Amino acid sequence: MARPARPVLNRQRIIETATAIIDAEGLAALSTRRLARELRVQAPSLYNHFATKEEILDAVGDAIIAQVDLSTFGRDPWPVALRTWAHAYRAAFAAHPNMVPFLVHAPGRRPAALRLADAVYGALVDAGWPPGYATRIGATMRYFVAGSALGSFALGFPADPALYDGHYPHLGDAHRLHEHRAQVDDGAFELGLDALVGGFVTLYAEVVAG
Amino acid sequence: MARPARPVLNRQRIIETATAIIDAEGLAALSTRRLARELRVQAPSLYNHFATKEEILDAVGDAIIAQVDLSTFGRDPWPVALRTWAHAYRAAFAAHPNMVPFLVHAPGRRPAALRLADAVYGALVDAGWPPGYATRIGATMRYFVAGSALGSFALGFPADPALYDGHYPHLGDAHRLHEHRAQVDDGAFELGLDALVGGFVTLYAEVVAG
DNA sequence: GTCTATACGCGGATAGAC
DNA sequence: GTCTATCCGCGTATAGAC
Repeated sequence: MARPARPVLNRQRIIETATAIIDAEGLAALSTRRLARELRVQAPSLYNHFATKEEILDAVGDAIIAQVDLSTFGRDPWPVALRTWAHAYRAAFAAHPNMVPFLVHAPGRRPAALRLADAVYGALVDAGWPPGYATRIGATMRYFVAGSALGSFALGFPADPALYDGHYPHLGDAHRLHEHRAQVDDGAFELGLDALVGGFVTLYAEVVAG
Repeated sequence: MARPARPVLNRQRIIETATAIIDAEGLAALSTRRLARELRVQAPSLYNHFATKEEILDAVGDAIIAQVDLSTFGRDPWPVALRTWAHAYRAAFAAHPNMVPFLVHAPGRRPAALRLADAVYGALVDAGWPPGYATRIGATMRYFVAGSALGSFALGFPADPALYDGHYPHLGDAHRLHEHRAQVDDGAFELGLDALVGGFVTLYAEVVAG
């Protein structure tokens, strides 16, 4: 079976399968052989659809960012839009935490990331923010969202109580963070988002309306 | 020369050299062979000092976090301490951006990270913050600092103006972000830090003093 | 405590048959 | 458009000499 009657591969299938492997086993686990095995195909066949492995990764990254809903920016006042978008942005990142370092690294070469930056920056400038502020607000938001999706804070603390005994006087209950993972991580995100947007609203009164 | 007159390797040298390779070429570039070559030694010699490569990485991570000055927490009011520490924390992360994903992943198993968590959490609780708030404030700060150190916002946008032509109406000047890298990234960090700490101060008035 | 030698698998990518 | 065959280097880790 050299050439099948109909193609068995296409970019969409390759992207979806690559994403699944990265999500389940990490970025380092994605190899052309591993990807091909999952697709019931031999590794060289992938090169009919992508020139290099790096192109596959770019396509995976673009598909993730393309899912972020940007429609709030034309519709809602900027503080509401910033909050709504932040939630959508975090959801997209957090669904693929192993891709976050890659996504952050070179967004400028992926169309979906540029559309996102254009929407955020444009909405802030249209609302009256000076360009320098609009840029830094966008950067601040990405820092916070990427950091929150990069890895759970709560899960960073082992559930074994013996690890904290004696040496860390205030961490007596740290082993219980595991149980409250969602409460801690989601709560911290909301807390930070409130503070950031609240701070920007105060600043807006001084810088733009003042 | 089987056994040298005096040991040529020690943990300290291995840690420093591994850190240099990771900083210069990325986490993936660190292999036992590459590390040994840099140390003018053969790869198996490393196993006299570390049992596995993972142990080397843990030691590198611990050394980075151990450099974060925590003395502000016994000394300054909590909002000042939070700001002072955030700068030190960011400096440590940003000096080794390629290590950030690793550092975030399992802090609980490295002593320096536990000392850091103990100091932050302890200072907030001692100041009167309820435990749940202290935890989430610590998590929020790590999100923001890790995100800001993970990758430059400004450098994510290619310096080639042609890339933005036509398709992105508000990104006409995005190619100039490169030139203003420090201004953008440092400015965004300060902007976010102001907003976060300011928000916590307001919240403190309601939750603790109110 | 460092060396040499070695085991054994995985990595990305290409050439050419069908 | 997928296959088989192949290149060639790198990966961690162990055994045993000195």
